[in-house]
Amino acid sequence: MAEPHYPFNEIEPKWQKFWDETGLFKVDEKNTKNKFYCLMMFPYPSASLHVGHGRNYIIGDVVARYKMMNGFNVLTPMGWDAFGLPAENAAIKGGLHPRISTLANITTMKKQLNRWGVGYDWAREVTSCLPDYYKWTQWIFLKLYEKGLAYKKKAAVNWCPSCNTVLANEQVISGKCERCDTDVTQRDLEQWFFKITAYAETLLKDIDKLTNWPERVKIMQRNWIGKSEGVEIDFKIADSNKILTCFTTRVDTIFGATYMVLAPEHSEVDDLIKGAVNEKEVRSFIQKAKNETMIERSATNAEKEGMFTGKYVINPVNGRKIPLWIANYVLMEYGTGAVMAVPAHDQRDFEFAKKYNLPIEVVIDNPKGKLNAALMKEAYIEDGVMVNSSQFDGLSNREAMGKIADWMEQKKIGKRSVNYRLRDWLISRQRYWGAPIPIIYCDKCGMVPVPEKDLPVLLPEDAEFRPHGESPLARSRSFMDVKCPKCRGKAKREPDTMDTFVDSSWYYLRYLSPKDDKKPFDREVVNKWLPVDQYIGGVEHAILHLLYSRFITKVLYDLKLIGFDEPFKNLFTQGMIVKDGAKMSKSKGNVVSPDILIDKYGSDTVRLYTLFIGPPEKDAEWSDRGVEGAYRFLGRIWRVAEQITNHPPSPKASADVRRSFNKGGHKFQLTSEASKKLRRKTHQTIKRVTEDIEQGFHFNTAISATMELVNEIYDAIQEAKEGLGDDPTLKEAIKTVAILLAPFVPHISEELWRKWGNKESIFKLKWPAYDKSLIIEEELELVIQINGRVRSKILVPKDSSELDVKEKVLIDEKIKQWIGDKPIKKFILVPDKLVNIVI
RNA sequence: GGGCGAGUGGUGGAAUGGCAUACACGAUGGACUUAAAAUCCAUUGGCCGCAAGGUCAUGAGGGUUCAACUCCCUCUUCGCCCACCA
Repeated sequence: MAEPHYPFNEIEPKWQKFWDETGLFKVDEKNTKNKFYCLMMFPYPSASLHVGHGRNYIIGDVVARYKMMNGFNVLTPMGWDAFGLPAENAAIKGGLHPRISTLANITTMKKQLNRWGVGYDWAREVTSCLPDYYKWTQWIFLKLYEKGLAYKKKAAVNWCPSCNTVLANEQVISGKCERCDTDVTQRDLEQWFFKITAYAETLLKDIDKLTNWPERVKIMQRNWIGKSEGVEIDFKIADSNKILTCFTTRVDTIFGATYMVLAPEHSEVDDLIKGAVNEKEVRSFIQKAKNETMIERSATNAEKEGMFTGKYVINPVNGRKIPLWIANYVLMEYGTGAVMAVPAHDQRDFEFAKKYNLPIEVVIDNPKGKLNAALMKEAYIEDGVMVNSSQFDGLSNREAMGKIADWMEQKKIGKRSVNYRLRDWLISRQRYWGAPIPIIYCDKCGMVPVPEKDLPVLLPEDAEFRPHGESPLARSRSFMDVKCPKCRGKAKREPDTMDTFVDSSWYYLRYLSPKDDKKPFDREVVNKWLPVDQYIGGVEHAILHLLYSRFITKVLYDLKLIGFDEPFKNLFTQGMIVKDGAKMSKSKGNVVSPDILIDKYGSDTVRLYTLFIGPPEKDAEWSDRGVEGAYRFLGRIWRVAEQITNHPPSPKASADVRRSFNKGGHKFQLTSEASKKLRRKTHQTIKRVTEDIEQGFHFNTAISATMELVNEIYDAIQEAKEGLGDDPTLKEAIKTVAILLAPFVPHISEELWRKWGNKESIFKLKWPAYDKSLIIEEELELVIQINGRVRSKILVPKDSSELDVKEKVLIDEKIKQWIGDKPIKKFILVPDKLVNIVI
């Protein structure tokens, strides 16, 4: 290898040690003046980090260091989302105990983070798989239980036959297991749920409070909660007293309801079909529909299938008798599990009606041309004019919606209602590597929560964690057999563990008092430090983790345990780094390891390239070539700094630097013109970098702005005469470069800063302000366009009047030629920028 | 099917109504060197032209405007998220 551009391998470990020893990132939680809580999503401790992971921590580190330099008291902690499937799966395959492999991974990752130069207040480290943490996860469970927000019910759950475990709806991706891609089936099991639906409205409404969240994350959360407003309508079953209620968002189409459909699981179905002529067929149809796996039922082009029950219901608005069907496309979990079908104005109903030859009736006409039900090829779902709807005929359907709802409420045949797509959060996992649910079952006393003083419920060491379709904990007698806390009689523990999303939904509170063994967090301290000022993480957590954290925060707020109801004030979601067009993964063999790159180029280079690769919120393609470019840039800074600042170059400096120093040619004197120009560029760069960081983390353009400044320093030196001493303008420029880049490339900046004779860390420095008077250009280049095309350019003094400009423009040779003798129709001046002449 | 985002040189990208292609990578040439590497300097969107210069280009087509990568409409390709939600 060629001689290094600069001795990164010496300076980087030195400064990492220095920051650690001087406690640069240590925070006293009692000092909340100018506090800034900078939080990165804590990682799952997998084998090792790649450069894609690095982006998150590097961005966070830049924010932390930048805020530090702006006088903030920055809290930047790190921890480990350490429970979870991969470690357990590895253990099942015959590897180490999950605790051992997880803790080993944590050690490795910590080293990697340190090598990246990413700083944390490590005294606050939390690890969710250790009892001193999960004790409090269990405590939070108990709080929800006391409030009636944690409950158990038998539920059809998603079951992964391969992982042998239950999956949350969120972990089922188009009918397949999120982790192993196996088709998901259904099972009925007793499961623990958190009643997140009780907070659906608040979670939705308060999205508006999250002003500094990416719009798309907010949209995803809104869609996930999925509020829809409509009307619940009662349909009487013909020749019976029974009533079936359905939910619709399109009450304006009620007069066009020509049949009704129930979900196969609907509770009334059994009764309804009893004794029907085709009872047998209907029963077998229902059985088939129930057996359909998630994938069959949710496939895009799933065939809509149904069967007539033999029964009829009465449409309450017009007394019409309409047939009652059962169909696989109606979901029991949403609304009431019963749907009024309006084939003319709903595409699914339309397809179903065509297939089974059910009547189609138009009740909303297309203003652009009359609809004919017999000729329609698809449902008309647009707005239009009400027809065949008795007293509502002639109204626009939008208007009719409200009027029909009013009328139905008045007549007591329907009432306004709201539905959410959000389901309760299923937290039970039949797994070993998670926090045990702190519940005891006693034959006498029933379900008994573990008393707070008995927490934590420890994971047993003797569990055999191979899945058998029940929790591995169920096979540990030492764990299961327990005395009832109430009657001291024989009792059994709950063998299930909690979803790891529970662990990660409150960790940001624990960082403020990570060692406290009396309580999960300190109310007073937490209220001062939270909400988090800047949260940074991957967009893949846009829905689940962020929604669950918001939910838990709101519950704790309602319990008066904390004084704020949203955990994260500002959110930044960084894009993924891909290689060869694909997400980095071991199986694809496209993982770029930071360790090799840091050995070769140093961590400042890896950091700089990671930040320069593109806008941080967007996905980016990794290029090893680009890394070299970043490396060269740092070398350029190092060399020019050695030349300008008149310090003996290091023995490793390039040959020409050493030679020039020995010849005494390292001193430069700028002409006053050049000096003025460079000072202007220096201050313009301060402005640009500051604004780029402040206004949306545009690190890539902040770096290119500094590159421009460095290029200009090189230009200035080229033109400079050898002089008597250091040129103050050159010194100011190179110092500015070091300071502006300090958050991005902290080691080299710190080293240069020290070399220039400063005793304190560069991060104790105040972020520079630019001098407004210096960035003004007195003379500007004005672009002259003819009919919108650039034809010439002239120099004019700043703030020239239109008259002065016009005079100058019209005597310009090129412009004279272009205009010729054609009359000028318009003369547009954008002050200090451009002129457009229309001829 | 719905929602969101994107499409700019050989490549990553910059410009959010005002000089399209900043900055970087790559490439080419030069200086230095016995040589190479490194470094420094120069050139680098296409086409026409010796040149001055002209002309065409921001996925395609249309519109608004003195002026459009930027705003509006239609279409198209790709990515992500959701998806039989009544």
